[in-house]
Amino acid sequence: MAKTGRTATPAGQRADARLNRERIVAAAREVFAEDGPDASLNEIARRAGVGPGTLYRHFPNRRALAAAVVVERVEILVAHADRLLATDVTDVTDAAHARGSVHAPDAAHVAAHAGAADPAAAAAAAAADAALVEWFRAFLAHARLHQGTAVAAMAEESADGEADGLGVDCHRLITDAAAALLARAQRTGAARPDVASDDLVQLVVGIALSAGLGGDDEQPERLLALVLDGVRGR
Amino acid sequence: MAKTGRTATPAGQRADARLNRERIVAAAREVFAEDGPDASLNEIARRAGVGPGTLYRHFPNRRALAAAVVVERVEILVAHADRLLATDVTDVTDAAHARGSVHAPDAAHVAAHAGAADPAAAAAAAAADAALVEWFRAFLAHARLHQGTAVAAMAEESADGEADGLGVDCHRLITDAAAALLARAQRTGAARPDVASDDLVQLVVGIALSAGLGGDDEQPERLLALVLDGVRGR
DNA sequence: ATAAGATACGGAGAACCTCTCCGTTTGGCT
DNA sequence: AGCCAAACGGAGAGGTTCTCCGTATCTTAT
Repeated sequence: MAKTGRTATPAGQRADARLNRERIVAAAREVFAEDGPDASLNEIARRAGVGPGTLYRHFPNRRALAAAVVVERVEILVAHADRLLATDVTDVTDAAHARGSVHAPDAAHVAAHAGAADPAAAAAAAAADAALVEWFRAFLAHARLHQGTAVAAMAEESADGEADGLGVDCHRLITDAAAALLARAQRTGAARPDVASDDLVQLVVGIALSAGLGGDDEQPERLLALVLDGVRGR
Repeated sequence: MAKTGRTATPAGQRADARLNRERIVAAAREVFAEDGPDASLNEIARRAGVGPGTLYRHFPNRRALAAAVVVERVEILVAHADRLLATDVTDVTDAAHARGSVHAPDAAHVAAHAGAADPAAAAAAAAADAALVEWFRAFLAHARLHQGTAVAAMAEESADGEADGLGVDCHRLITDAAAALLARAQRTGAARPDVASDDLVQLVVGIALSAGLGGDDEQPERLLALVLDGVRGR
């Protein structure tokens, strides 16, 4: 049991195949990091010590490979979201500060926007907001790390209705996590009720994609902060 | 005088060269529209009825060609911005409604955020806001039309410090236009003073880039509205 | 231990792309 | 008309994606 977890590596696989698969993904991780999203797949095969044919049998296209590279990181993000969601926001003492989120405004501020006089509700809103901010910062960091490769790959993946043979739809995992966090923030009044989680995800994806084009290193963080201000409402 | 305006087509050019240049740009416009940003330059040359060599002499790389394709549209955008800036916002009657911007909140609303009780100031803020919204909607539409090709090309262009031989730095033109509009909005209190115009442009670029990845057709508009809400302040 | 058969490997190669080089053509000037 | 700088176009080098198939290797059954 728990042979491979969710990270789908077809069960009845020959040992060498599994090994090669891992080698390829490892090489891809390196090469993508070095050469960016358009890195040569040949080069990846070369560095993995396999022929191009082998690479292409394991991963039918660039997207599938990119998805495989990030799938574990996506799972980390999902776990992160789960952890944040597990801390019940209604009986939290000061989770907001414990989490140490830089951008979260203080409870009073958030509460003011939520129109809540109740200090408990204010704390809940602040905690929900802090969690939302923390997670999206993590998501953005992840997306930037992979220079948009992964993000683009994931987005296209479910748009095309292909599962990339991975068995896991990364995009769905991400959007589900975001949806849960946003829904809670909305319930506590920390976020505008008319914001769609898919829109928020898409926006952060956009930030990540545009990050590679210019601007300073802190720009993406600023943009995210700006967007989240918008989400908090007027 | 005014032979070619700003659109740089070197003056002392042979007639056939100029003709070919135009043919290439026209073909590029078509092909980019059909096949997206990664369209084959060979195909463009073929469709323009010239050899690859000719294409590459006119445009040293894909970016230069993409820039040439959009340069006129960029100039339209700049003109649009100039027009919007020309209407003096302080003695405007109800330019906001005259422009018919869908997303602009009413004067009272904007004014409330600006903390202004003065109705004249409120009107000025509303007008400045409406202009900002209108222009960014136009910019987004432009960016989407070119499926991000142009946007990416432009952003890289000035990041690399290259002028692409066009003589016009499209990116600079755009950011300058945005800066002027935003500055006015900030002066009237319609926009947060701590938002940088480059950030705003980058964000819209991000929206355009991510627009191609999925989501519905109205999503980009929603995202822009969300961002602009953030810009208006808390 | 070994043989049989399914599985996976790898590299040759087809098709395509970007970009360069250079012999040839052609427009513009005198 | 004649000259020549300017411009053309296509062959081709070098790289990329992706496929095909003969060969090698793992696995299972005997």
